[in-house]
Amino acid sequence: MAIATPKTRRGETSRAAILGAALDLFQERGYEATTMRAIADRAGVSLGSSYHYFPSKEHLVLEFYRHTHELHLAAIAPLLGREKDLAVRLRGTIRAVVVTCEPFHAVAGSIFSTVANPASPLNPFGGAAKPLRDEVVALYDEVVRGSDARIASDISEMLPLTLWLYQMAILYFWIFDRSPGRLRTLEVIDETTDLIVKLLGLANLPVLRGSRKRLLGLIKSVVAST
Amino acid sequence: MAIATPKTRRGETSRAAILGAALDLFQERGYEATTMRAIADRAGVSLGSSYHYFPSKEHLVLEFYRHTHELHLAAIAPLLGREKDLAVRLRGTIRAVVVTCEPFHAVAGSIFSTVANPASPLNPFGGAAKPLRDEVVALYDEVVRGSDARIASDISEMLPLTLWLYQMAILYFWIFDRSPGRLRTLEVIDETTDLIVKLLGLANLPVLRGSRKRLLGLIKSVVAST
DNA sequence: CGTTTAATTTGAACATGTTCAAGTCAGAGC
DNA sequence: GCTCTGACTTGAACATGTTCAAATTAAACG
Repeated sequence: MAIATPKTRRGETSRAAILGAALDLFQERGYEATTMRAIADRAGVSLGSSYHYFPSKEHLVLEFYRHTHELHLAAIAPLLGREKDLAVRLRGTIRAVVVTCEPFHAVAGSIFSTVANPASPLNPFGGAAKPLRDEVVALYDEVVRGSDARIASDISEMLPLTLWLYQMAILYFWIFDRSPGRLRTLEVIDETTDLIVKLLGLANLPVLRGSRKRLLGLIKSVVAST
Repeated sequence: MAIATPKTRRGETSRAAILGAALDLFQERGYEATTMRAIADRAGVSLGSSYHYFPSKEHLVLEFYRHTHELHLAAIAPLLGREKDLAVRLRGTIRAVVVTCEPFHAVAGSIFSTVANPASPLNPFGGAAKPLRDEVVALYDEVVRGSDARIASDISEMLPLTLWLYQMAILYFWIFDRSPGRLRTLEVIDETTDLIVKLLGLANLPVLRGSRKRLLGLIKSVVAST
């Protein structure tokens, strides 16, 4: 149960070996097909040792997430540094998500469901995964802020979190996508990012003022409860 | 693995006992805390017998769903028979969902995650759960069709399925809702149903024509892949 | 009623996530 | 270098979902 941080060099080695073995095996065989015994075996430690550093198999997935998040950040850094158009930034960012996750496509389904479980410590709506979620939301904040789009403050306040939700939805679609090269997901991304930016532009129309205000208030109140 | 239909009177008794025990225990203790051994015990059969009628523990949940769906249908029948206003019909229907599910609130989390798993036979996007999903979509079709709202055919074509998705989202919010009497969920329902109906009215605005067409095309293409 | 066939039931056996008490080891303090 | 403390490791044990071959029972048939 206790989340032990390694205090000695030997401990660090063990923890790293366990994590490395887990990441490899999740990728090779998927989450469910990877047994804790297999992880311990490959890491060269005993079964019990894994539980000294990771309270559960699910917690190993959290590290898996962090890993892909790092890859994602590295993949889009050049784009975010150079491009100013919001649609292009957003499209590139979301495309990079699915491209980065592509090697884990077969695994993603079981992982997603683990994460969707509100009882799981990995649930992104407040749990052990919150720090990582905040990082992703911060990324979308940068996607928006770094663009030359002028967005009203009431919208831009809620936009990063909404885009994070949007990313989750795309990932869920991607999980089901069996098309070659996952082309359908890429099409949906192109279409939706474009649509989102268009709608952001339309949000200033007087007729939509009322609905916009209510929608934002709704999102804010929903988020407040997490 | 084989889904056996009872062929004898004794078989029917056993199947009913197992299902009844499972529904009771899921409600009493939740999904995960209910063991197959406990179900078999309460049903008065052996462990192996349960697997003769239900291929897995998850399949028992499917019956649980069907059960709540029947309750829901019964609860809203009077409203749908009398009321013509779309906003009222929709609000009443969704309210009835959460009210019907209220006794299972503590259980709902673990069940939801089981269902969200794309690898699960219970996943509503095409699997053993598809017939039930179709029934729910048909219900929303009736909610819309039975109202006096005039909705363009391109929208009404996709609306029932979209409302089903909306119901899923509300349920996910409800799962997290810790407010007394689940009042927050009811507030969100009131606000969202109202907003949905308003937006349906705005969809005819010329400025929104383009986005509307694209959005509907998108939904249709996404749904086509299930 | 006796026989035969198929449905039903059984419980042992297996795989796997998790726990835990006991053992082993590294390093700090002297 | 010795000792002691706490970090680390271990593997047996447990709980539980699932499988399966064998046993038992119901029903159909003559």
